[in-house]
Amino acid sequence: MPQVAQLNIAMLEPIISTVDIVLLIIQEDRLCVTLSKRDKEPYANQEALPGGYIHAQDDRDCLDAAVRILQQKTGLLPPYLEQLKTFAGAARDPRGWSISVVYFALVDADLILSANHPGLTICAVDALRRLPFDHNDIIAAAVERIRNKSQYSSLPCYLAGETFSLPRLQKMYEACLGETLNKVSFRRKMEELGVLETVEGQTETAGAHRPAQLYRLKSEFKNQLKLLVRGL
Amino acid sequence: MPQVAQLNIAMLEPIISTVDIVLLIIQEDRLCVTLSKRDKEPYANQEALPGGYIHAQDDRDCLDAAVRILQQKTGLLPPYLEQLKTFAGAARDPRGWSISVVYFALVDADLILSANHPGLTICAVDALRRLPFDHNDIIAAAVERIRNKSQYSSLPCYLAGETFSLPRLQKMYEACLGETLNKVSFRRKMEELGVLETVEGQTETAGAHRPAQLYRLKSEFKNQLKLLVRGL
DNA sequence: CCTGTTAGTTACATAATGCAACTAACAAAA
DNA sequence: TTTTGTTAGTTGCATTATGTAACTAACAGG
Repeated sequence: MPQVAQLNIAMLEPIISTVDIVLLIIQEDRLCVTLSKRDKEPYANQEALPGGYIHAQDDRDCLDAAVRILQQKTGLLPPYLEQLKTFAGAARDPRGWSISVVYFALVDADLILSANHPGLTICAVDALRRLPFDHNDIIAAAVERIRNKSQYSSLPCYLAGETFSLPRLQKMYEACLGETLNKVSFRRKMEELGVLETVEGQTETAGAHRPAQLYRLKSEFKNQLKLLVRGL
Repeated sequence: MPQVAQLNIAMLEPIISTVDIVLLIIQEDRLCVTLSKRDKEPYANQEALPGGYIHAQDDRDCLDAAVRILQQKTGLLPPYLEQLKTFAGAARDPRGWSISVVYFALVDADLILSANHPGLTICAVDALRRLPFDHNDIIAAAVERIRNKSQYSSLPCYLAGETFSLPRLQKMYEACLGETLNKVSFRRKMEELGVLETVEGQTETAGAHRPAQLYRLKSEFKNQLKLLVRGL
């Protein structure tokens, strides 16, 4: 019976099954990652990606586990959550052979700051110190993914909050892509994407100058990326 | 000690850890997947994606496991192998909570046919019957991935073999994308990609007409995708 | 040496993109 | 009240990218 064979393998050398989350935000025009202080060994009290074991009893799948862990470690459910990649192997965890299914999440920075969950720190992705496990590699993969997707999708909209001006959204795109964009081209592309609607009568006054029109995601795109035929 | 806690969880309900592979080829201008007859329960003797348990003792990581399983089930090591996505949960496998880290691989169809490994069948991805586990979903995800990547990368080159003509390569792209392409635009894009070099003096004669120049991947791109700034 | 067929190129029309300069709307200073 | 500085948002045009049709090239076979 193969079931028995599998149980034997599992008992001889169980594979550690976890979920980690790269929660990204934009702060001061820079792409930042949210780190959580570990409460257990290994690497207790060090900052690392929020993560935890898969609970086969409670979690129906990995997304369930990711949502549960995010709630636990950050107190919020980000508007965007997607599977990034799985990191696995014998060398990445001192406890033994491990699998980490990694998700990446985007959220408005203000939501994290106002939730003020204990044990969290924000760090710019291009100024990270050495992190436990292979978390530096994981973050690098997340940054690469967000760069690619920002080129041809509405992804960075999830970093801008409920309502936002086009200049603010452009800053989000620029922080994701790591380069400045042409204002006219950017606005044309947002028009082409067609995921935004104006918040009528609402403007953002941010100094001694013309106020900016506020926009929000159309409800049909709250849970769905839109792709461009040709990138930005 | 958290190590003990994890061992307890693993023994109470061990999570089944496997690797599956979506091996794609082009046959008769159609995108096809390679299926392997299962030799064990569950679903013994049914066709399914080639896959197997992770061997924590032998495999250093999941890529190792994918290569080992591919060698076992198909007898070859494809020129392109990339992690696709992880499928996990309580419902996908009758044995219990399972994780399958899925890779997708591309290879020239002739290599599979000439290897003639036992137990393999080729099936067009748009004419699949109901497969075991969630393998239909997995293949759908692989097709979506190859479609996306073919739009702006050299990915389909790995389907064309060692040397190939541009008309043949265009067929590969068209099969991946599911649409016909403009000849002039396609050749311009291949020029822009810059991953090909002519095989001097070598042409492909395929009937009563002008023979086609043969090309191959430049050696520096044998193991590395090249991306276009703007897609095809 | 004509014919049919596919390979590969050229010239040009059309569409997408980038840039510079413009107007609009505000606060604060004069 | 007017002026000034600053950012929001638009317009027109030059440049670049893309798609199309029509061309030439090179072969096999009759």
